[in-house]
Amino acid sequence: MVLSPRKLPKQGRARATCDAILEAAAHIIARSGLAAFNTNAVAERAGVSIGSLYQYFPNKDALMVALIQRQQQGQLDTLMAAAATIDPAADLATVVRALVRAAMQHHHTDDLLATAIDHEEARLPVDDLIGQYLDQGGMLVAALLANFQGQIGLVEPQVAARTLPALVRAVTDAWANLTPPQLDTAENEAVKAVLGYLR
Amino acid sequence: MVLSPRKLPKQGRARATCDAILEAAAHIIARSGLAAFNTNAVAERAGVSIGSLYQYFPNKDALMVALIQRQQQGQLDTLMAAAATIDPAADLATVVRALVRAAMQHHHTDDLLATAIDHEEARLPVDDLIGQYLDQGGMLVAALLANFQGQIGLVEPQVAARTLPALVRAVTDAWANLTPPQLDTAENEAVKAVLGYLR
DNA sequence: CGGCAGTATGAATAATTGCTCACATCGCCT
DNA sequence: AGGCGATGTGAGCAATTATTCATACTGCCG
Repeated sequence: MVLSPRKLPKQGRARATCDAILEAAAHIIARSGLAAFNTNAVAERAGVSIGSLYQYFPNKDALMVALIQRQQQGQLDTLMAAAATIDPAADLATVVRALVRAAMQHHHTDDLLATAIDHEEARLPVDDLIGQYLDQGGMLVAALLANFQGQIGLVEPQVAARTLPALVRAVTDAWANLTPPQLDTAENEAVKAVLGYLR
Repeated sequence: MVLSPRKLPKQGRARATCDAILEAAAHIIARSGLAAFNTNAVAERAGVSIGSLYQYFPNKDALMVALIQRQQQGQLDTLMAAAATIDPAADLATVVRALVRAAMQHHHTDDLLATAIDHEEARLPVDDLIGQYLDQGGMLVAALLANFQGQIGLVEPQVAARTLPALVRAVTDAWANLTPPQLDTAENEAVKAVLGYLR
């Protein structure tokens, strides 16, 4: 099955349509889960006709793949933004905290979307996509941690890129799902977990 | 919507039917993901008629809830079995390794099923169910770690029960999804992460 | 055996859903 | 202006799917 976009938008209008469709898809999954994710609902919420959706995405899975890609790009952007604000003289704990905060931002807000993407990533043939994403994220993290080689064990960039966000999410969920949610503690515990893992 | 079982099986035959249905549901999701999970397919794979399925489960979501319950029970059973084989004189690392191995057993084998359950747990009103499960698992883990109070930080049993499996899965996935999968390393890394978090 | 609750069946139905297509509109280019 | 590719439309089809129901079989108990 073809999973690449059917055609690329050439005019600004078309790009807006594509964005609206992806935005709608993300919103529906985040709000109501994979069970409510269907192409008609996405088109309606996006305010475009179902035909327009199929102008750009050859089928539902292709839309999902595009959504995965969009989410990955969002995570990379957040990560880069966080990295840009880090004081070059900061110590390891401070750097890790900044990374944890960036990761939490994307994971905790939309639990349903995050778990949905996990599941779809396992089902769809998107290994290449994930590999690229992990390479980029890994390089970024590796660059940030390069100053602390004495304090941390050997960690492959790709593995770090895969493990650290998962680690953060694991700990975050544990504390954020309590009643009431304890987000500050979540961050502290996630930092603890990452530092514990790195050393 | 009613999510509790419609009726309880009273004869052995009926219990076998229920089991076959749940087993089939688990198999389909583990093999083909949530997208392929539908009641007709489950009934067919279970070797029973669709009517029989609806004798015991009032709707699809109720079947999913029962599946979640079954999976939780399986995890508790595995955990208890692992706990039973632990040498009372073992050190912390050994105990953790045994727990990690137990957790890996359930998570890694069926990635699709595990991620599907994560997602459905976030969508369905099963907080009570999860609470019960975490209480039981937490008590078990807390009991196992009670001997090491000097070596570990304070960890609430409920939080430990939620964090530790997630931690294990996070690290496991990072290594097991490589090509080729490095399951031994996965176990070692997971142990490292858990110990890092606990201390 | 007779009877009754428990269990199993599967065709049928109503609703949903992925997707197509014939057509309309838009906007850039000459 | 006008023409042509790019974009947008939405009714509707074919397939899938959740669920029901009238009917039939099974096994326990007196």
